[in-house]
Amino acid sequence: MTETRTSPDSGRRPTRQRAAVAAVLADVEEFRSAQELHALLREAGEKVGLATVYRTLQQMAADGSIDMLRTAEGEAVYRACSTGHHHHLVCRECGRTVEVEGPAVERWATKVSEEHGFSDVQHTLEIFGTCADCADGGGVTPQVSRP
Amino acid sequence: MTETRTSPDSGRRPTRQRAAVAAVLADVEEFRSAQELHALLREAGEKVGLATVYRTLQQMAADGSIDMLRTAEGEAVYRACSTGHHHHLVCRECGRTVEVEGPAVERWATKVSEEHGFSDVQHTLEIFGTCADCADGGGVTPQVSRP
DNA sequence: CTTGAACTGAGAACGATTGTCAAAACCCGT
DNA sequence: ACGGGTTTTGACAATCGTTCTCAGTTCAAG
Repeated sequence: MTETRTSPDSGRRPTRQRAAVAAVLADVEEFRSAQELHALLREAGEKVGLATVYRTLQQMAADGSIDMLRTAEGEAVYRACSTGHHHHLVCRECGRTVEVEGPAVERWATKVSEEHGFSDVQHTLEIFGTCADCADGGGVTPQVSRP
Repeated sequence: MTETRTSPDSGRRPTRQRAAVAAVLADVEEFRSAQELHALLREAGEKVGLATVYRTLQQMAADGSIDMLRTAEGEAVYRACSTGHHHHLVCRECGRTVEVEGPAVERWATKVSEEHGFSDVQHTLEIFGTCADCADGGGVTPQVSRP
């Protein structure tokens, strides 16, 4: 990561590749890894380099235009989300994701941090579970490919 | 050095290497990566293979005898913690770590999960910030090496 | 059209983690 | 204490996600 942040959209140039990445993200509901997204782009006929996918996703995540989180295995996965601060409730079977908000949690985190003299705090909070469909039918409509 | 008999034989065999890993973990206050711990073992004169360190840490984390979390870069870091469910308030400058509990958060997570039909849920929650010392002195006594 | 900076892509490089497998350590019954 | 069966270890290779390199391409302004 270098530093060339002079103005909000300084030096960001709209390109075919970026549009393509944004497009797949708009089509997919669940969190996907850079490699999965790259494969999807390929399937869609869009030719984008893997490095470019990585770069673009990171930029978008940094800009806050998409959300990024890490799987239990440490892999980075991305998803187009609504704006604003929120957390995720993710089904570990099918990947279905629900955005949730918890003002109380935010307040709690801030309070705890202050009590211990911490400043400039941020937090990560994700909830993983099994959604109704997966718990019920034992796995209907697998939406995410996990080998 | 003779009172380290907390775990009730979890099907694991007590070996010199495991004791060594447990020992370093007991000495270190902050979260450390497997490689850092391996280096510390080396310095201490304990000869333990890197693969063994990885295996042991994973087993201990699975047993719940130590805590593991992932840095922003996705690297796994470990720390000897008090037992029971809790979260962490970590200084991103010096690595100082405070264990915190939030019954309200647990309840909230459970409630939200149920509302959306999710079962068998678990959650990850970590808070990162700058501790008083680091915010004040601008960085006193760096306890963790991060290039 | 010219020109320079931003962007891209193929592949190499990298770093954390895991797999391999023969040798060593350990436990238990004898 | 001894032997055998099992687990654990460790040096090293292999894997895998991610980043770097750098020459070629594209863009936007002059």
